[in-house]
Amino acid sequence: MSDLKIYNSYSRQKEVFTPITPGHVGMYVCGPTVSGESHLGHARPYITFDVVFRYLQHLGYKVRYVRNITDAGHFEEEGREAEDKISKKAVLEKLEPMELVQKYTNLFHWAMDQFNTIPPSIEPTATGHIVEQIGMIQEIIRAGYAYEVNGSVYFDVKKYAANHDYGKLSGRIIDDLLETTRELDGQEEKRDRADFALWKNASPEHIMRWQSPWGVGFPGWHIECSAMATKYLGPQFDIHGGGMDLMFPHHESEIAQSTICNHTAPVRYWMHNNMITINGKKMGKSYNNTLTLTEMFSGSNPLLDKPYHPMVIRFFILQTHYRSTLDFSNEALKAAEKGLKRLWDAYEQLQKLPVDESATAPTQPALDQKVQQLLGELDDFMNDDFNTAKVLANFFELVPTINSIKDKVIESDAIGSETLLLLKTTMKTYMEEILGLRSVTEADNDKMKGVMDLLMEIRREARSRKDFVTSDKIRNQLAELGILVKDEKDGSMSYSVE
RNA sequence: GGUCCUUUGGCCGAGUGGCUAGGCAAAGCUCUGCAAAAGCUUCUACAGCGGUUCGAAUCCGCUAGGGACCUCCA
Repeated sequence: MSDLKIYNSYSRQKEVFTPITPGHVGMYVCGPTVSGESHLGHARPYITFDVVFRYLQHLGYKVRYVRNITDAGHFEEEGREAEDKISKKAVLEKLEPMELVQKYTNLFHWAMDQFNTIPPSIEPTATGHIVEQIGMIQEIIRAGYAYEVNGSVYFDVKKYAANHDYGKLSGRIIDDLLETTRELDGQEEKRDRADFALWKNASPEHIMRWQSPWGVGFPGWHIECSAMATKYLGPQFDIHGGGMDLMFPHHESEIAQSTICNHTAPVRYWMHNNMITINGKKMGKSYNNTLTLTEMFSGSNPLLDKPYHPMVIRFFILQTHYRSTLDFSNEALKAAEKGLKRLWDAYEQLQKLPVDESATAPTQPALDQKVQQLLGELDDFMNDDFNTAKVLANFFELVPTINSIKDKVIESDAIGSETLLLLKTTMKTYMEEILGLRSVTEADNDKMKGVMDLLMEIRREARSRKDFVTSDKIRNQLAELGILVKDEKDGSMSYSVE
């Protein structure tokens, strides 16, 4: 089997993945800022890295997956009047800051559950790690790479850049940063405009504030990830993930802080997912073009033709490689919806197919071989920087074969029983365990099932009498309720609930 | 303005030197009481111009669109 290769944003090439500790992987992913509701764009990294998490485990690694909750406010816009994002919103909504944070954290968790993402191993909050952040800042000051001014602490980028590769991750040239012509207000505290805050003195209107060696204040944005990653994954860990838009300044700053504090480069493999766009433009709060996840699920936004099931969104995201931009459109979502239904229906039918216990030889060796080839390629696709799009393409190629066997268009022993078994198990592993897909339709309860079975039986009898008025009435009225009745080739009936 | 990325058939999207990815839509056929579903078939594209090469969607250059980051941002 091929080796797992990961595109490392830091080196800008695919590299064979080798964990620091054999058999174990430490992965950190930048989590949500819970000052507002998550939107479609936020869904991408969490679904992307959920699949990474799942696949690494599939490969046999024991993975510690850390994803933070940013619940401490930082600057709305650095340099301008300090506005703590969370405290500002709290005033508007007449809520306690932590009440607001709790509300959006709960909502986030609910949405992640809808997407069938596996919860991270550790989900640390920024507010719960103020002590660690202060400790890290102190260490950086001791090392001589940070300075205090009026109760705030800044990282000395120029000094760091003199003997470190600042800007490598984001492709930034330090001199350009230092010579930025753009005027920013309130930068006078910094020695240099490229410097960034590690700790910020809290003005009176800041509700979220903590005691520190430099007075009452709150941590800078970047330090929380460095502190929590170090605490739970060690000074150096394997994978750090997040959106591309975080490369600068967030991840670049993380590297600088951690490198000074821990005397080693913090991350082996940097992974960045691309953006979700809408009409070709990045979806983001500042663009005012976001679709929140609750809107996506309910369809309650003028941009949406209809509601979209969380699994449809998950599938939609996985149909594109994570490093490509993905453009939102109703057309694309509807196409994904239909595609997923076809794929999932075939998958469910496949699981119902009986497997001949005695190993049978394929009557169509070419088809048998084709199936084996399509299955054999899956791991290679995943190993090639998690190419879920290709994995799904192969499964779609298997759909006609599955349906043909089911409909007895081709004989059941066209492919050998061993191949059929392999198809069943591999598809189950991939669809459910690695890609994390699950049924879109509601699981019906026993009573509902009993009623449906009765209706199906009545309809079957009506049809056998050629009483099509009755059989059509049942089918049509169920259709109005969103239950689709299908007559199968063998005379049986099936139904699916939307 | 600086840095970087991108441009694939009606739409969405894989793909990095030779071998029609895949999905959705559309058309025809088969099956069917009628549907639906399913199956089969058809639709062979890579922004433009030049270059490298036996051969380019894939490498290089130029031109033209689009975008991201440079400030909070997934």
